Amino acid sequence: MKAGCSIVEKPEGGGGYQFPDWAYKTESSPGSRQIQLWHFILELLQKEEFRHVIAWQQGEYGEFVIKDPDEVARLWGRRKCKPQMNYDKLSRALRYYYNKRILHKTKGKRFTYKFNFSKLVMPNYPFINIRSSAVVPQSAPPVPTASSRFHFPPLDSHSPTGDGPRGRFAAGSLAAAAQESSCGTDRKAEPVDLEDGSAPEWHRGVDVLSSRSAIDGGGIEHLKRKPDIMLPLFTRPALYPDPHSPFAVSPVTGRGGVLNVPMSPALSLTPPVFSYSPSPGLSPFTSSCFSFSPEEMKRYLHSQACSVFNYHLSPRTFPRYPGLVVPPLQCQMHPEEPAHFPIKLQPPPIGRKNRERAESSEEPAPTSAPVLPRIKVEPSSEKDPESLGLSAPAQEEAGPPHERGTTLSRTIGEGRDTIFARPSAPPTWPSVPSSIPNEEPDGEDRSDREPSAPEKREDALMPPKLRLKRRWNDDPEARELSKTGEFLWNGVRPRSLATAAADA
DNA sequence: AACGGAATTG
DNA sequence: CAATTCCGTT
Repeated sequence: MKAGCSIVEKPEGGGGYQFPDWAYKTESSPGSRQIQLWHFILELLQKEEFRHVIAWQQGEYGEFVIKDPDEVARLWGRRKCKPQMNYDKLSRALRYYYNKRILHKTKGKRFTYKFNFSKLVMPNYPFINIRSSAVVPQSAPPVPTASSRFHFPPLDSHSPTGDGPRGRFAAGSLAAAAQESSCGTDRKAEPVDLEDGSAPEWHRGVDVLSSRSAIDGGGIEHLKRKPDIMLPLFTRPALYPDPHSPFAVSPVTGRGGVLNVPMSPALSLTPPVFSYSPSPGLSPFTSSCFSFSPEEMKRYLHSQACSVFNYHLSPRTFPRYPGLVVPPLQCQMHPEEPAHFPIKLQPPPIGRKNRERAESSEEPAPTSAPVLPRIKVEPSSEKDPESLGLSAPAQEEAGPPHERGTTLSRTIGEGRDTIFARPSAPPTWPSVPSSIPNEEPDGEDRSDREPSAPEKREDALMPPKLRLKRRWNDDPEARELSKTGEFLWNGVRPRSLATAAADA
């Protein structure tokens, strides 16, 4: 019966999209392997049709909720021709992503996971590129605010959100991927139209991205505009607002970008990540570019770092940018807000038991408007890249409870507050020459930073595996010694954050 | 529900 | 290599 399980072919019918061949490779893998779960998830997430099955969780970018585990499993099983698939198995697969740093679990929220944008985004942008000027129809410029900052080359002015040629590229590969493969008999009459309509996240991400950049970084200096660095920009109309996409985050290109920023060696990019990269021969970046000042870059990096910290992502997911120095991070909230639990957006380690208690009240009332205001509200404005910037606030289902909206609007409206920096904290980053020789290798970061924790020794004794685990789950400080490789991002080590946070 | 080891699979 | 399958544990 496997025989009958063929993966749908190219969307040929649609009318010759012109993507590069590699784009057709069943989207995922390098060698046109099989579709990967995370990709599949993304596909589902991008389709409104599946909103009721799985959807981005508002409040956290990249975070999604599987509203109907069984259904998702079913879909996945169908796709993989694994009728026996179920959530238990699927979730096992998801769990494997933890170590790969593709995903992590949002603790305390049922069926909620979060993409590690660093892992996915970065490397994926390059992929977006469309062969040279075949530029995707860039409809509406990302976000008004952004316009001031970035130069969007005159793209086609296709009707945006509409139906337009949805992107010569868009539908293609991903669509195919999402398409239910006709699994022999099985094939139910599923709508499964992952294929039309929206463009994949990555496409959309870009503009959002740009807008974000404009917002968080650019806003401020705004006048300076010194195109020091050129980054490729892949445009794509934001077909529909999906502010939670994890792909709307990075202005930086993975590898090979114009910027030439290598990923951290420690960051072993697993195959899936590269799956999108065009074949070696194809030089992706040719189309549009936007200017990018070092300051912005720094901000971006900073925010990324914050994110890593805040969400307990592995620092290793954070790429290194040789020429850039990430200023001492202060991802903390305002210094004046000490007592607060340090940033975790995720609910603190609520005891499982307690949690259950808590949940009991909302239990079987899932799909509709379940979880949400659960997210810890951040006191400050910092929020990190994820939560801001993106486009509209996805109010669709339930209004975002907290001030997120506030932050947003304010930001957008004024376009000057730095989102990541708390009000008072002056731009920590002085005038770092953007091309510093890269600081101390391992010693503590700048002397000024934390006094280092006492307990770290203990960690050293911990088996690597455990350390890793800890790093992810609870103890931010644990990361310290867990340098399995090198951790510092340009001298800024995760621990600095943690520590800073800790004693703050 | 969530985790993760272990063996297995294509 | 990325799951899939099974399963004991938390």
